[in-house]
Amino acid sequence: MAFPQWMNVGGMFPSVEVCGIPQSPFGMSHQQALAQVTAQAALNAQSQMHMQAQYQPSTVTTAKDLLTQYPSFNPGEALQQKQQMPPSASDAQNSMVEAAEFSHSERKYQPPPAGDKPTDDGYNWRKYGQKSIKGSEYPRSYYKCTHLNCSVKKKVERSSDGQITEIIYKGQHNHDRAQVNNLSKDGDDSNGSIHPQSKPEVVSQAHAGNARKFTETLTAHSVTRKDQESTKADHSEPPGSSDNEEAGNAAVQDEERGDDEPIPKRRQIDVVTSEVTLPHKTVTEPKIIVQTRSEVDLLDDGYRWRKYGQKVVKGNPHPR
DNA sequence: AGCCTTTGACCAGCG
DNA sequence: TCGCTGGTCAAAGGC
Repeated sequence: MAFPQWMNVGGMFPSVEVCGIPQSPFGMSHQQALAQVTAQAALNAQSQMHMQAQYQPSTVTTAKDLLTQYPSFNPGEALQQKQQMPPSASDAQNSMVEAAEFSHSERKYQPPPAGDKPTDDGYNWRKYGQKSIKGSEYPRSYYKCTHLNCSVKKKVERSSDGQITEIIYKGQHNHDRAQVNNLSKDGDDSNGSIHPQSKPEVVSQAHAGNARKFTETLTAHSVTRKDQESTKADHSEPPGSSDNEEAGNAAVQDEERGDDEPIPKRRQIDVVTSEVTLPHKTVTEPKIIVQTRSEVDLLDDGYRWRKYGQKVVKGNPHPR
């Protein structure tokens, strides 16, 4: 399974320029370019920690490359993945977040328990709510950036086994991540490799033509440990490419534009998760197994579960 | 004391 | 108009 080049945020997929307004070799639209840059900003903390190798813009990074470059990335944290489709040049304006979902069945890591801090992306987040999602075993968690005057929010969705499947950022941080990170209790995660729970975040952006609201969709990747170890660092992100202010501003502008024509909440989600066929541009095929969700998988999975509530689910006689 | 999580309630959008 | 669903609020409790 290949990772589309648009997912190359933070240099995980070196086929796209991440410093400055990216120029896509595949005819990426400006919005998509913005998505990458802004998403890359979110990844910056992590990427700064692990960026050691050289950046090779001509190759497409696969999932295993991702793990190779970011040893702190815990594949167990990301058994499922939603990907954003690199929209074709002709359909650039209607770019949508790809939701090609896959998971890994060959779990060699024992995924850490679903924590309250699903991602250590360098910012401090305060959970302000969670909601049971139809069809999802885990509730969706809502986080706000705790930084003063920063209204960035993110939604964290988990798969049936508790792995983070998608993180959707909303808004743009108006502060330096490093400052927050230093003060953060998670500041130790700057040594990301030490903490298996710290996860690199592959960020994409939901930028639907109809839905102008700006979001960043962060997806976790599912890759086997074996793959991680077998493929050593072919690519890496160019250091210093993060926190591109210009890109950030552009993203803000884009978001502001979205405020003018907000899309319905539910529609926005639909856009974010809409599936698009992915072109495969892999150099090497990561060992990723598509896994369908089944109720069996949701249950006896070896994890500890605590009921936090129940809710009537449409079409299901039993409450969730 | 301050921050965070939990969780039920409330609100808005959509069909 | 109503029910469903997602998103947010806010009180309560914990750390």
